[in-house]
This record gives sequence, C-alpha cells and structure tokens, in this order.
Amino acid sequence: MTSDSPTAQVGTRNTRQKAAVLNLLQDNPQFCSAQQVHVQLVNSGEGIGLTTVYRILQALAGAGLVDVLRTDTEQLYRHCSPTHHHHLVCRSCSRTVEIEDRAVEQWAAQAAAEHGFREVTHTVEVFGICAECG
Amino acid sequence: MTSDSPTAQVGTRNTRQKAAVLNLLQDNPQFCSAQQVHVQLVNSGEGIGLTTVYRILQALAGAGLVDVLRTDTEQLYRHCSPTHHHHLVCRSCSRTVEIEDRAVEQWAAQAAAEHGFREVTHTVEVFGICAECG
DNA sequence: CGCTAATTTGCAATGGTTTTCATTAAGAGG
DNA sequence: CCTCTTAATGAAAACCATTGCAAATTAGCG
Repeated sequence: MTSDSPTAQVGTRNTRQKAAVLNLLQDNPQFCSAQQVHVQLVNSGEGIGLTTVYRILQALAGAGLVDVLRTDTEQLYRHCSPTHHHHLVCRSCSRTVEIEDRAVEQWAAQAAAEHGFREVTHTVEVFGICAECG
Repeated sequence: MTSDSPTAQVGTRNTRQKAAVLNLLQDNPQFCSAQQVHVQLVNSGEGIGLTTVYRILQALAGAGLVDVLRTDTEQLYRHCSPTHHHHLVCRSCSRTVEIEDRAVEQWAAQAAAEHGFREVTHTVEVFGICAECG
C-alpha cells in the first residue's frame, strides 16, 4: 500500500517539519546546505531546529528523494528525480547535470560479483569544468 | 630530478613526522582513520600532533600515495598502488579490493564530453557484503 | 659551524555534522 | 474527545576535520 501523505515517505509520522523541508526543496532547483535550509525555514516563520533539518535531509537522501553532493567542507542537498542516476558537476560554478547509464551499473555489479560480493551499491560522481566556465 | 629521500615526495622537506606516517601506512594494509594513525604513532613514542597527521595524510592523498575512503562520518586512509583504481569495499568488515576498468573511465569521459565538460575527474566507490561476511 | 629564510609543526579556535537524552507531539484505540 | 504508546524533535555536548598564527625545525649558505 502506497502512502498518500506527502511526508510519510520518510519515517512513520507526518510532521510539520518534514513537510516544511520537503516543500522548500521542491520549490528550489538549486543545491543548498542544511544550514541554508534551516535559515530559510526559520526566516519564513517555521519553528524548526537545526538538528531536525539535518536528520530530515539525511532521511530524504536515504530514501532517494534528494541528491547529496559532498564538497570538501560541506554537504549540499537538492530535490531530484526518484530514478537512479549520477551527477556531472562543474568544479567552478557547481552547475549539475543528472546522468545515467546502464553500463556503469552493470560494470559495478559484475566487478563485485567477480570478487564474491553481494548486495552491491555504488557511488559515482563526475567532475569537470562546464562549457560556460571553460 | 627525482627525489631519493623517502618523504620528499610530499612537501619540500623531510621531517620525522612525515617519515613516521609513511612508515606506519606501509606496514598496514588496512584502511584507518587519521585519529587512529595519530594514536598509534603517539603510543609508539612518536611525538606528533593530530593536526599534522591530518595535513600529511591530506598531502599524501593529493600526491596519490594513499587512498581516501569517505564514509558517512569520517575519512579513512590506506597506502595504495600508485596507478589509478577504484575500490570494492565490504560494508560489514571493510575488506577492500582494488578494482580497475577502462570502461568506467571511458564512460565518464564520454558522458562529460556530451555535456560540454572539460578536465574531467571522477570518484567511484562500490560497496557490498563480501563472501566471508555473507 | 652558525645564520638566515622559509617550510612545517602544533595548539587553540572554528566550522560543519552527528549523537545523546529529556521533552513534545503524532495518531491509533478507546 | 481523552489517553497511551512511541516516534520525532531540539538544545547541548561530542565529534571529525580544517584554519590561523606563533614557535620550532629544516636545509641552504657563508
């Protein structure tokens, strides 16, 4: 049975805070940090703690509803399409393109199988300088 | 001109601390954290600060002499072969296999080129449960 | 050797994230 | 509605990693 509540996809209960984070992300196509999300919510009148923002973002990431981009110093979050994909990120301006390819999935699965590994997951990030910055 | 001093590959000077970190890593095939490296060195009588350990490990990683594995909470370091490769890591026991494949490199380069990106780099990690833990 | 310049070191302070634990509140069942 | 159970919240503490800056160390040179 699928959930009809907007926030039920993460955790077991619907809370004001989950809805607020989710709404903010859906309205914003940019990557933003947990701290930025927190400040924006507080400024817009939402009562929410920084810890809670971190936890909700983490849960959303685990559920595949947001992308996580780990920079050297911090982690950035962005609402994303729910299908499996990877990122092509500009080192200069952070412009991001979602990319997908079966070949990589198969390569990862096969490499793992050859060494007797099961329950395989993988992380892939591609970085470069985009055309506009180049 | 190539360096003949064991630690000259990182930075411009040979110090006791660099040699100590390098020796420890070469004797240890496992991934370990900066903090673990620090504790082990101090316990074995080396006078060295935690900050310095972090900096040396960072420099070694930049020079390609050690692998960095970013987990959720910390970064792990391990001495590695100097050729480009990726990792297959057991989620349970952290056993690690170095894997390599041209297909992934080419895929990344091509995906980037299609979107007009230059100077492409990529990070790839594969996780699973190894045969012994499975 | 001893002097000097410049890198390296390490403590302390900072930044970002996670954990702990007492409190709050969601929501199921009277 | 009211109550009860349990998950979620949030303030403070803990944690990992980085940065600023003064002191110590290295290595080149007289």
